[in-house]
Amino acid sequence: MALQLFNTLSRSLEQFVPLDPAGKNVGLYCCGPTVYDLAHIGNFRTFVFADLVRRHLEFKGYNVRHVMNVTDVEDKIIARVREAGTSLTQYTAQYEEAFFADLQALSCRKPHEIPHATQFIPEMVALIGKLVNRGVAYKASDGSVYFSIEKYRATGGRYGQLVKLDFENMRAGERVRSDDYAKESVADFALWKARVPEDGAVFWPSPWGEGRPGWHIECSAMSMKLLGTSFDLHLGGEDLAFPHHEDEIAQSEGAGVQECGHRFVKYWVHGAHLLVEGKKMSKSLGNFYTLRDLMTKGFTGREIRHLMLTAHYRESFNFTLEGLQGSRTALGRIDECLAKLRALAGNTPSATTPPWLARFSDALDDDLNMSAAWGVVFEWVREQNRAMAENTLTPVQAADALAAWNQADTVLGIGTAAETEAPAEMLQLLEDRQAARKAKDFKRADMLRDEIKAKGWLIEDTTKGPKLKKV
RNA sequence: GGCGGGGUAGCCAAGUGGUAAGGCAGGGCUCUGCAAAAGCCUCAUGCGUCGGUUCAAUUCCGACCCUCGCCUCCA
Repeated sequence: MALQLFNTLSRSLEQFVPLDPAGKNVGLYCCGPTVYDLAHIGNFRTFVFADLVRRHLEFKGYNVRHVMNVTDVEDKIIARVREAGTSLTQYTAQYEEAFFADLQALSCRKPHEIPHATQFIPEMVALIGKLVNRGVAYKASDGSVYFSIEKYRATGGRYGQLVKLDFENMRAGERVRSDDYAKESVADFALWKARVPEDGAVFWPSPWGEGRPGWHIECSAMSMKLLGTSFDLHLGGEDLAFPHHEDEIAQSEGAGVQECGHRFVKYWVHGAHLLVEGKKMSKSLGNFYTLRDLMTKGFTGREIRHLMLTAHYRESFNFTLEGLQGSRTALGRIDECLAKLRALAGNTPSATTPPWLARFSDALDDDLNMSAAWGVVFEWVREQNRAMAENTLTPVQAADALAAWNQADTVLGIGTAAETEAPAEMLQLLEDRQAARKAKDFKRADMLRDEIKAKGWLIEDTTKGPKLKKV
């Protein structure tokens, strides 16, 4: 089955066909983090979504080149650097490190390329130069360089591809930044921001004077440098569609990409936002979570990943602690089933692929319908459990089931819960309890059970004897 | 005001012109010395409201109500 994705450009589902004539290589760009603080779980929803797109493409056999930028120079960062009295790189390094650690905790595959804005200044300057030469960008009286939407449109450029906006009636509002006041038109956006005293040591040379790049030009310069002037997929949060992505298109196509008869990006796919307890995250509401906050509460990355992957990427998702608890229970069922399947399969090699894997893949092909995909997974879990309870599952079937799960998991990225070996002390207590039970000294047996529980282990009495499980 | 999403069981969430996947919670059962854990079973005559089309609508059409997001900080 062919993959269908919702392209924001056409606002409709489109069959995914790579630009690569061989149909093999796929270029994927996703706007990464601005490293001025710890990323919150809302940010991570987008990155988990991007990871899902990448994993499913790889599952389908595509050779994906995944690029995610790091915005390490930007207004907020500069303000924080000034407050902290530190250097730009020193300040951003800590948050970048935290970001990638969190990304790994969520089992997101690491992008193949992670370009930093500060390392692509020459490319950005070159791109801005191209735009100035083509007459669609101008240096204003404040020393900054702006992109002129009016001139871009006069050259045949189409501005407003992603979002239908009433540009004629756009007016300067309170949100127009003071450093943008020299623009010819309020809709114009900064490509190069002239150095101001508050920037401190954060500036680079350019033909238009010292300064720093605007946010939008970063992604245009880095994506085209690493993926070519025309590539397959550009992902990001829905809020980035305008102005960020719209401006990226204008800059990239305005610099001449469209002359080749190519579009900058073939498929724009946007992920919806995450709400917490039904509301937008905010510190004042007390519903603002970083990944670390949740891990401090005892939740794991795979539980959070599971929860984020239960909803469709284009629907806003309501994140709740109750839901996270539910993910823990749900994953526990998968873990139990897998453990039993492993015990049954032993070293038996798998022979055939069970049919449910195709249904799972079809669900993902349908615009990444994760709810349907999980439905397939859990129906499978129940079937396996039922068959094992009735002793009708053969070792070969169990091996087939496990092989199929491993395939599915290359997309899900859930893995298996790490089984902690019980320490000798616990095993001894368990043995003592068994002895007490055998002697019908249930008082002592229950006492030992409580002691084990107090030490963080749970006894599971099965027909095949007791097992210890870490709580 | 412009543009775009949503309203499906207690909660989360798929889906379909022919009578509602899955997960969590709840209930029952099995196992057990008892529990726990685990497993199985069960759990919406109804899909925001009112009309219309149709043999048949939650699914199509119209109106309305509610809700969320974006409209140059924002994943």
